[in-house]
Amino acid sequence: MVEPTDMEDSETVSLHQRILSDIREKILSGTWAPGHRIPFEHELTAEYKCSRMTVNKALSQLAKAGLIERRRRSGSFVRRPQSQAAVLELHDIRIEVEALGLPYRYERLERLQRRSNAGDRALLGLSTAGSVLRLEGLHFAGERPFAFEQRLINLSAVAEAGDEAFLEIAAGPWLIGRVPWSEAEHRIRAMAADETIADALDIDPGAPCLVVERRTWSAEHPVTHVRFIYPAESHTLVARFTPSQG
Amino acid sequence: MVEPTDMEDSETVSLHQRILSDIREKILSGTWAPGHRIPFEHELTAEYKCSRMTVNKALSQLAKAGLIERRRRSGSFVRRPQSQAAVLELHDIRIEVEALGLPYRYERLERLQRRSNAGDRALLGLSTAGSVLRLEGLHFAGERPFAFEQRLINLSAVAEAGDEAFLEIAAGPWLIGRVPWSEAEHRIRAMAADETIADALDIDPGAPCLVVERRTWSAEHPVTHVRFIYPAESHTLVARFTPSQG
DNA sequence: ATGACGATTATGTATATACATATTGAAACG
DNA sequence: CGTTTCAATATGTATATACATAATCGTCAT
Repeated sequence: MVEPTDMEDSETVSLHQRILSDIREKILSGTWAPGHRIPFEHELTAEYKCSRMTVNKALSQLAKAGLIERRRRSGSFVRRPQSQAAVLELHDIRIEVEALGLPYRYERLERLQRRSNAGDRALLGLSTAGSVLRLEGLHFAGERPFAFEQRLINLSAVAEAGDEAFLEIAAGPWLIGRVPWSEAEHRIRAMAADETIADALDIDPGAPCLVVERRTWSAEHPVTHVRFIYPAESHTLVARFTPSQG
Repeated sequence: MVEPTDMEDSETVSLHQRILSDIREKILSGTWAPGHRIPFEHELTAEYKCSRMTVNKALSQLAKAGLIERRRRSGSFVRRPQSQAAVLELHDIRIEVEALGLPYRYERLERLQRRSNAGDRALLGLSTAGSVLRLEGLHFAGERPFAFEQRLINLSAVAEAGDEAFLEIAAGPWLIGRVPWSEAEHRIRAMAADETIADALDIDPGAPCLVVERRTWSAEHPVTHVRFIYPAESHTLVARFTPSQG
């Protein structure tokens, strides 16, 4: 991982970008501490010899990113770091496994189409009955089970799923590409493996597992609920917090 | 929680905002599916009866948010949903406990100032030796232990921490407000409680725990490494993914 | 056919300008 | 002395304009 060294004459960046990263740098380095008033737009206009619009765009962006706060008549101020929020990347399991240099394989354990029961509706957040598809499967990294997946698909939202076997392809990648932009909620917790899980993952009952549950909506409609269960040793989630690039 | 009902005549939003949310809505609802070419700037200019700059600002923002992709000469296209990223809110533990309606209390178990050893340097990501402060403490929710905290503070970066006892205030809230904007990396995993942890949290050895580790840098300098250990039942992390508001 | 080239087109960036709006500080007033 | 009023000021939003840049398409010569 070699970063491109700052070329002295790399003048390919726009002025807007330069103003933005200059100020960002001053804030992150602590040169301008929280509460500090950063120069007025007209001062930056003079400093960078550009129009106010250009400066304004940069500052608005920093404000949207939460690094500064802008107050009419008073100026712009460095905000104090607030509630730590981190961005959690949740890749497809295939990607994760292949990143480990291991061959990936998916194997379906169970497939069941049924009218939704109360439990299904609770998991999906559905208020009315309808058909659901219940899937269980295993993701392998090489010969070892990597994650156990329990999924519920709302067939009212994705009818075509009813025609798929999901024998060797997991529903996750299948759903992406078929369902438009969606919202999701994740819940992450630790859990002791019960009989079913221990059996599937080939670990001892009671062994600690990491559980990631995801509920997905598209255009306000519940699409799927999925639970990934990882043996504790096999998986660590990584989240980064970098004061937004704007 | 009552949301303000959409007032018919709420014309307080800027045109820029209206264009932005109009298009966003069309994408999220699936009206404009991934791959669809959205109207050219000059078409939107006509539709909204505004200048190209205004339209351009809105589209640029959607592009930055990752919802659309812009190609010169070709137009702007709805992107297909990519790697699921979710925003994980990591609140102060006091906040979490109080949200449960329980009284919060912190209790220090150990405080140790020493010259960094190899293990310390590995955890903090330090290359040179120096003083570190090692802390262990318990966060209580009511009478029950809620989380066990193991922390390492780089005293070269935050010298004042050496003068603090951290008897009844955790180092986390103390550090915020003293350290400017920072970067952080989180690792989340499941773990079986060892003797020390089981003892501190008053749970059985081997019981599953959720572990959140955070490394923090400020202006490239390692500041602190902290490990929060939660009994599996007491804690669930929640992360949301909403296609960026731009 | 094939490849080179130039015109066309949509976006990218920047400017100068205008007026709206919120807030502050000072002057005017009771 | 406290309150009201008003002008000054920094930001917020929008316009019209200009030129740069990248990609595409059609034309033309080979």
